[in-house]
Amino acid sequence: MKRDSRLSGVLHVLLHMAEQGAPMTSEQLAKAMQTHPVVIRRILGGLRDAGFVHSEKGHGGGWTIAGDLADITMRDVYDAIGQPTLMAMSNRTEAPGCMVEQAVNAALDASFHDAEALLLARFTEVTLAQLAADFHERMAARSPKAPEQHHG
Amino acid sequence: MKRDSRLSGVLHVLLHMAEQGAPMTSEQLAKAMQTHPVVIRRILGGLRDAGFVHSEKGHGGGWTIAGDLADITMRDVYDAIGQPTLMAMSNRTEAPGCMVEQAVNAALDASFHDAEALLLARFTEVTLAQLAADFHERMAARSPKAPEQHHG
DNA sequence: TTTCACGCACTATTTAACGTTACATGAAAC
DNA sequence: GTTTCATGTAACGTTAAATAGTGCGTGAAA
Repeated sequence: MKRDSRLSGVLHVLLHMAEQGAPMTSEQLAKAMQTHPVVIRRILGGLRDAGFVHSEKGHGGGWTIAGDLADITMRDVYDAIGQPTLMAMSNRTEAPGCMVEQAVNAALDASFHDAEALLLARFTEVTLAQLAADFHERMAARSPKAPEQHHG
Repeated sequence: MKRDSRLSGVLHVLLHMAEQGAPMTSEQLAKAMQTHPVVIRRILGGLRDAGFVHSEKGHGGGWTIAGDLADITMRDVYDAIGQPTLMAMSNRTEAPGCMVEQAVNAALDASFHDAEALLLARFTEVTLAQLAADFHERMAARSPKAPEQHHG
């Protein structure tokens, strides 16, 4: 299948929303992400259900961040979009009768489990506030005079 | 995309070859793996080029393990099949102009890099000899009287 | 010379993410 | 109240990557 870029995409969108301050429509967000507004709604739907963002219909509507950026970790966002598969590899058969394959599965599963645990732990360590701070540093380093043009 | 099960499959096949002692045809191996002989040849081709297995044409031909099981790690096998992608997720854009996305990518890349390094380290720790030993333990635990029927 | 088994190029199928269309719903502007 | 804006969601189309399958060539043993 295609590689999954939902987490990357939704984090990007969330930071743009945070920078904006005012509600952003899914059409605006889709333009920044070079995708379709429906895709934005679909992904942000999970975050809305989890309480991280708020959506409003009609004139002046759109999406806003619901809470404090320091209270949302990348792990929270990962969970909110449905905990997509992390590892690209899997066992050929999950519950094999063949004991050779059982031995292989056991070894692979142990490795995958450790790697997934580490990855999720790293996700938990990073808040949206930290990502926003990193972004501001990059802006300051590049063009101290025009802080508003963050989307090139 | 589909999940990648080549590593799982090839390890399974290698252990069956080791148990057999005599050359096994890709048709026999395909039967044990419930797949197509061409798939077996394709995957084992990489291992042949890396020197881990040997193939012979004609009557009495087939595949044999070339060296000592204790000298082949899961990492070696992973490399021999072409180092397939480990992580199911990727960045939406690799070299974005948008600095928000650069900040997101940096955070995600760091996490993915750590997780991949751990996974490869785990692979390096496990030899085919260890997998074979684990298999024999499972066989002994299940049916001490019929050690030859390892494929159920 | 027939049979067996690998080698390889090429095509088809499958799977899950991603893209798109269509229409319903609700809120603000007029 | 009607129009316009924007989300909500179902249904369908598209695409990328692994896997499956076909066909033909090659070399070795019977």
